[in-house]
Amino acid sequence: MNTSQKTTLVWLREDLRLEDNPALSHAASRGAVLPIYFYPDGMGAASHWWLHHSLKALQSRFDSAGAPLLLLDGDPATKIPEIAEQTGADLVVWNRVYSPAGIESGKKLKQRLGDIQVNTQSFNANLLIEPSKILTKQETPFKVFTPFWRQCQQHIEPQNVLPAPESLTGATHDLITKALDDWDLLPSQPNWAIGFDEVWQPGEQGAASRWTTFLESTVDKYKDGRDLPAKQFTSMLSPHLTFGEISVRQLWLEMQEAMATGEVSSDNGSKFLAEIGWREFSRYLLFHFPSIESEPFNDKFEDFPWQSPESHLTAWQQGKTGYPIVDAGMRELWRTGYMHNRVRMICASFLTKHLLIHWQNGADWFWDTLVDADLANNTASWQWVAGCGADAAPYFRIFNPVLQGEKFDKQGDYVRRWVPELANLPDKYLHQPWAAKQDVLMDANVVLGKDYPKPIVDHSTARQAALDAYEQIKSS
DNA sequence: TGAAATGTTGGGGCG
DNA sequence: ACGCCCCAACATTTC
Repeated sequence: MNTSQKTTLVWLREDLRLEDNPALSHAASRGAVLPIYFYPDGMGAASHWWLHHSLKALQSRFDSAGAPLLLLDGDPATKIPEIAEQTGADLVVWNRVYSPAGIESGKKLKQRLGDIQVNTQSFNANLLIEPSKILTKQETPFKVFTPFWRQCQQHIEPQNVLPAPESLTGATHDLITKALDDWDLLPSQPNWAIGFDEVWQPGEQGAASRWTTFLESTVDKYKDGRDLPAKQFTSMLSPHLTFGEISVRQLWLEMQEAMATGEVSSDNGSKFLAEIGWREFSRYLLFHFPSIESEPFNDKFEDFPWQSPESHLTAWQQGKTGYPIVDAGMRELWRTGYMHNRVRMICASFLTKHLLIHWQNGADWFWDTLVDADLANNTASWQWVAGCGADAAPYFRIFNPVLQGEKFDKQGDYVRRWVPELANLPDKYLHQPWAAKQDVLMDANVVLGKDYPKPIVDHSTARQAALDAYEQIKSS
């Protein structure tokens, strides 16, 4: 043990970065540092893939900075106090996590460490503003996005981005790290993540490079382009944000700066920041209304007549609903761990409104398959689409998958990419192959029901059934 | 961060 | 020349 300076334990969770990491920077300023990461419970399979690569990148950053990362199994609230005693650490620091489980584990650890007279200090690293700091004039939590976001923007304190510590002093200890490979985070048989590598580079470096590309070029077309799934005008930052590989405060400050200098138009820049705002709003809602993880925000929906035909759920998951834009989205998700935002709304609307399947089933599937799976975003967004969430889409807003396809994938590039069996259909029928005459289908080499499914439900029938179902709970 | 149904208007065909 | 009807095209309302 190094007695010449203080040792600080840094407990990492959703902040897998060295840049703008307040807990880490504070620890580094005091002396020796021991960064620790615990195996997370309840993560989905796609997230596991991401986590593996993200941790690998993080290990290498910590190694070269001089303070190797310690990977451990078990309960942090039990293990960290033991490690503090073994290493003689007098302080444990972490960045706050605002989910119910995150709050609980922080609270528990703080108490245990208090019992043995070890100090703790926690920081905000992952939000522009903490949920407890924003309330309406009536001192109640906001339930509508726009006023929330207006208020939020007024209260974000100007901050600087903390640079990554150039070098760290590693704490001396004889603890043995778990080998990353032993966590078996990667899929093996079958390896369904083959397509992930083509799209993603987990870790701080990958995050920084996405951000640079976005800020320097793509953001110029963000306002209108972000709705076109065939193009790549979105930032693609979501998984990096989920794992905390880039700081949302950095995004805020640099985008503000770019708008101030005129490099980025305020139309495009504000639109992007508003999406960051929705991320804040989701966390805010989950903080103030933790029950939304399993219960509808709008309690009228407790009696909603959800259906549960297993075959429909399976068809949706596998991208075999017979509606090309929906199937394209579900297949993109399966192959890349990601789905374009516009298409997420269409697919989610289809599941909850056309198939009348509970949003929780959709949320579960997304949780397992998305690399950017995030409890707050996933919960709040599914409830939003289903109509039972805060500031939700009105119940009668039912997407027509044909019109949505024709509007946002006019040339059909997106559908042709992910549903190649329809690639030879003319644009006119690409989003509704069932409407094509027999000879058109033959020319395109498509036999409906064989090469590509017939629609599993009829749009206008399903629409009416959804309206009827909503009618039942409207007055209750 | 919709879509469908219904209402209104105005140009042109036609008796 | 005139009025009637048809129906896009657009606007409004309803779900």
